[in-house]
Amino acid sequence: MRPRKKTFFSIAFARNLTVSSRQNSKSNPKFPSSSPTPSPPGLNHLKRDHAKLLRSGEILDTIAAGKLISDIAFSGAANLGYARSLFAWIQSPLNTFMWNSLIRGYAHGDDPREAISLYRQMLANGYLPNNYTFPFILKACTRINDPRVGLGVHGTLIRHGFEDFDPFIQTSLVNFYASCGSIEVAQKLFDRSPQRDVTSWNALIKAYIGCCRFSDAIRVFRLMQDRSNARADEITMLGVVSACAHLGALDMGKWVHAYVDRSRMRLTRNLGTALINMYARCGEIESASFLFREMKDKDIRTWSVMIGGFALNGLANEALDLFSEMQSAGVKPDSVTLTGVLSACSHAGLVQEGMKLFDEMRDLFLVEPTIEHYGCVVDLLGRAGELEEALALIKRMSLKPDVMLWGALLVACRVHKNVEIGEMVAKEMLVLDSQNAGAHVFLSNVYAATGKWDLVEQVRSLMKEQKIRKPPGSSSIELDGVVHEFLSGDTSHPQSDQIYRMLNEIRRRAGLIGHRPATGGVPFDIDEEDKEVCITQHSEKLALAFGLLNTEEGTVIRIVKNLRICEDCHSVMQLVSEVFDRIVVVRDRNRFHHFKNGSCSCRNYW
DNA sequence: ATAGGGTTAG
Repeated sequence: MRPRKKTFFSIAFARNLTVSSRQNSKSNPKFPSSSPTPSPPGLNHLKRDHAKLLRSGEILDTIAAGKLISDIAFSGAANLGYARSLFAWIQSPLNTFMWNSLIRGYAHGDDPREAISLYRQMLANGYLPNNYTFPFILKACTRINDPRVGLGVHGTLIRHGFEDFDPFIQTSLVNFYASCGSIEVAQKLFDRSPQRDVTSWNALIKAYIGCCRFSDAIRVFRLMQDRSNARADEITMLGVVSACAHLGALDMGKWVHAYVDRSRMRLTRNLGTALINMYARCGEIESASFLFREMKDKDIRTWSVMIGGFALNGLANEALDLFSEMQSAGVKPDSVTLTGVLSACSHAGLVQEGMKLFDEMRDLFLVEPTIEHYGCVVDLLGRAGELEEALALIKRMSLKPDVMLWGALLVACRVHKNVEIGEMVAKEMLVLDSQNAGAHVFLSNVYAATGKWDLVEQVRSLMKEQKIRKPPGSSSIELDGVVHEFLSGDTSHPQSDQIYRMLNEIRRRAGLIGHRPATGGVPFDIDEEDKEVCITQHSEKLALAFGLLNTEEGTVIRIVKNLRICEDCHSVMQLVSEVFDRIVVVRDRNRFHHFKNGSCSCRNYW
C-alpha cells in the first residue's frame, strides 16, 4: 500500500491491529502498515472496504459489518486478529452470523482452541448457535486433541434440536467421532443421517481409512455404488485408491483406475498421483512409472510418490536418477522426497550415497532433518552392519530419539545378531514405552537364544502380567477382488485343511532340493515374530499356499504382510518361485520382495 | 450473508 492512499480510518485501524495481532507485534508499533513485512494477501483490499464503510456510516449496519468481519476472518489466518478487533469495536448489536464468522476463521486457523473459547463466550453472552455454528465448531473439535469438548458440543446441539436432521451437522459429527477413534459411533451417526450425499459417503470412507480399516473403506464405497444415488467424485476415488494402496489390492486398484476412465472422471494431478502410489504399493512399478510419464502436470507429491515407489520396490538407481531429473525440472525436493531417496539408499545398501545426501540436506536442499530422516539413516547404517556408527549418530543428534528410531536400530541388531547393542536399545525403548511389545519379544528371544532361561521367564511373565501382546503376523492376498487375510497359525479359513496339505507339499518339494527350515538347531534365533507359532505356519506361508491352490499356473502371487518377512519364509518363497515356476511378490512392512526363478529382487539384503 | 469430504512418508 502506498502511504498517500492511506485513509485516516485504515491508519487508525492498523494501529488497532498491532495491539491484537501476534504477527505484527514485533514490527514498528507506530507505523505497522509501513513495516517491511508484506501484508497478508487481500488485506489492502479489505482495509479499503473497511474504510469505505466507516466513511459512509454503513459500518453501523449489522449486515454490512457482519459481511466485512466474515470476509476478513476468512481471508487468511494472519488476519484473524484484525477481524477480532473489528468485532470488538462494533457498536451495533452483534449477531450469530458474526460469531459464526469468527469461529469459522479460528476453526480453520492455527489455533482452533480459540474457536472453542469464542463459542463459549457466544453462549455465555446469550447468543443462540444455529445450524451453521455446529459444523464450524465441530471442525475445531476435530483439530484439537481432546474429545471432551466435541462431546459437550454434541450434547449442546442435541439440546438445541439439531441432531438427525441437518446433513452438514451429521457429517461434521461423523468426522469428529472418527477423529477421536470412535468409528462405531461415526458409522451409527452416518446411518441416522437424513440425506446422504457424496460428501457424507466420503466422510465415512475417510473415517475407515483413518482407523486403518481399508477393506471396510472399500466396502463402504461398494455400498455407495449399490445403495445410493450419490455419484462418486474425485475425493471418493482418492480415498478408495488410497485404501487399495494400503491393502496392496492390485485388482481392486486396477478396477478403480478403469472406473475413473469409464466414468470420464478427469485424471487430475491428485488422482494421478494417488494411482501412481497405488501401483507402486502394489508392486506394479512399471504401471506406476508408465502413468508417471503420461502425466503432464506433476507436483512435488507426484515426484515424491514415484521416487518413494522406486525405493519401496528396491530400485535405488531409478529413485536416484528420478531425484536428479526432478531437480533438473526445477522442482525443489521437500522433506518427504528426501525420506524417499534416503530409504532407497537404505534398501539397496548405498551407504556412501545415502550419507552424502543426509549431510547435504540442510545446506543444499534447505530441508531440516527430522526424526524420520534419522530413521532412514539409522536403517541405512544398521542394515549395512555399521551398528556402532548408527548408535553414535543417535547419540550425537540434537533431536530426542523416539521409540521408532530405536526400533530401527533394534531391527538392525536383530538382523546382525548383535546382542550387546540390541539389549541396550531394547531397554532404551522400554524406558520410553514400557509396554513396547517389540522390545520385550526381542529381549525374550535374545535370552532364549543365549540360554538365559530365567530371564526369558522373567520377560514372559512380565508380558503376561501387563497383557503385552505383539500384534500377530498377518498376511493378505487378493483373489477375485476379495482380500483374504491369514494370521500366523490360522486355521479359520474354510480351505484350511487344503492349505496345510499344500504347505506339507511345499516343504516336501523344497526338501527334495535341499531346503532345511532356518530354525530349530540354529543356535541364534531372534526373529521379529514370537516363537509361539511355529515358523512353518507363518501367515505369509499360509497366504502362499492359498495362492498356489486357487490361482492358475503362471499367475503372479501377491502377498502383503504386516511385519517384516522372516528368513525362513524368504527362502521358501525363493524356492517356490523356482520349483512351482511362479512369480511371487511380497510386500512386507518395509519393502517389496519380487521372487522369480529362485531368487529375490532384494538380493537377500533386507 | 455462513456449512460437511482430499492423495505422499520409516
